Amino acid sequence: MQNEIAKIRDSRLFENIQESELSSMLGCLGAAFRDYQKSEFIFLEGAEIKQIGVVVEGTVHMVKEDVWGGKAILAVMTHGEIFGESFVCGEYDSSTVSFQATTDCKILCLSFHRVLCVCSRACVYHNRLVENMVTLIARKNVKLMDKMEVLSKKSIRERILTWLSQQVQFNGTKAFVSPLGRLELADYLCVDRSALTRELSRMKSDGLLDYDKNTYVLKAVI
Amino acid sequence: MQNEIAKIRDSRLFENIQESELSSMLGCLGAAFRDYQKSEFIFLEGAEIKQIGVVVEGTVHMVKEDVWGGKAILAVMTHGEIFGESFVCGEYDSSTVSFQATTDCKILCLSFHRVLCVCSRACVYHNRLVENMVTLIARKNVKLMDKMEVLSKKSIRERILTWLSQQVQFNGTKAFVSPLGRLELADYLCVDRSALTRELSRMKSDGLLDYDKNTYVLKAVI
DNA sequence: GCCAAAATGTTGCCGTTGCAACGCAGTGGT
DNA sequence: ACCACTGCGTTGCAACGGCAACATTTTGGC
Repeated sequence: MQNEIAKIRDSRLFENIQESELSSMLGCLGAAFRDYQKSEFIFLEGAEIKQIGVVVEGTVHMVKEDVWGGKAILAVMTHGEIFGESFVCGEYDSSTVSFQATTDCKILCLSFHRVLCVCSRACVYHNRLVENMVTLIARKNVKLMDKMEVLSKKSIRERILTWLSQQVQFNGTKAFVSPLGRLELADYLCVDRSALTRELSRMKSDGLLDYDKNTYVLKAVI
Repeated sequence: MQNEIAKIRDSRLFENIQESELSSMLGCLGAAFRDYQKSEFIFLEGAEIKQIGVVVEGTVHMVKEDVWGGKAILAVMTHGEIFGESFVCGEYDSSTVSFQATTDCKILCLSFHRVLCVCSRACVYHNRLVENMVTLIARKNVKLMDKMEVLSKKSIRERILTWLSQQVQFNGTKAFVSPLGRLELADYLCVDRSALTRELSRMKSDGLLDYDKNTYVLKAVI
């Protein structure tokens, strides 16, 4: 337990909360650590979500699948990020998306009802927790807007360039390692995988970028 | 002033707050009513956002424009909905999108700092306000996910059908009046306007839907 | 009611991209 | 070491859709 707490104390959700308080707080919040294997679904579309998840280890994808097998990756959550909160906070009956572990994962599950409502013991840090939650939900909002900017582009090339410049900005370097493989990147950009590969090699020969496996270097100036 | 208050008392933001409290509360929040004309920008991309807006009258679009004149409508906000909150709550320096009045609008502007931080007078209803805010931000999250589902479709026909079924679900009838004109709908679906018209008439002749001006009737079963 | 402007419908062209099919390389299990 | 499986690159083909250009309708101001 102490080991796991050490892994989440720097999450934005627990910012400005003393590590010494965390342990008792987690009990108050009905917290549980759960392990998921690669490809396993954590929450399924249509299911009632009563808990929010905090990614302790691994990577979780917010995905939307249609009846014809089409799959779209809406967002990628890694260490310290939360998921599922929008459906609980928005007071929805069920989730309209699925959350899937794309690597082996360790997830901290919190009863959201206890996060939002002030508990009987009235933890000193409860207000701080709610504030952090608001910040995180707002940031996920902006994250979704960024994703939307990518999808608003009409050509694959523009989508790649938009995604690249976002990654460059996020990482602070023109060269970065993508957290997504080709297939996953295609699902994220919502384009065909082979068309993505084709366009990437075209862009490389046009001198716009360089790449090898999942390492990309943006050469063009946006 | 009383007239305007009557128009916002049923907004989700002020749910469970007595109308009698509203007036003093607005003073506490540094509230101001502002009028905007059609096509006017309320917040511009890149600008620092310190206030959140509540739509009292009219329609506001969250838009993203690129340097080549491309325009995407990310979300549509009408009576009672809020905007700008994500950037303030997420503690961002500036907005990455613009907010534009697409009809003549009356907007209630609130100093967000005062919404989130408990004021010195410690309004009884402050906590309720924060809770409502959390719910609204979460719902906008889901709204963006819905929009993303539309954009994740690869063909115009699928995008139209997805949008239609969302509207049908939202309105509760198979026939509804779109809040968006053709040009706006094209910007919302991120497709070419003429291609949209073309596909709509194809779908009509295929018996999937019926439409006249901005009234649509979904005939296909999704 | 008139006119300019904006919104919408229509059409041809052709580039981009989805799709299917195949080969190759890397990985993990036995 | 062998094999199945998964991920990735490549290519041909067809068609979907972006773009431009123009016609038509609707809107708003006077």
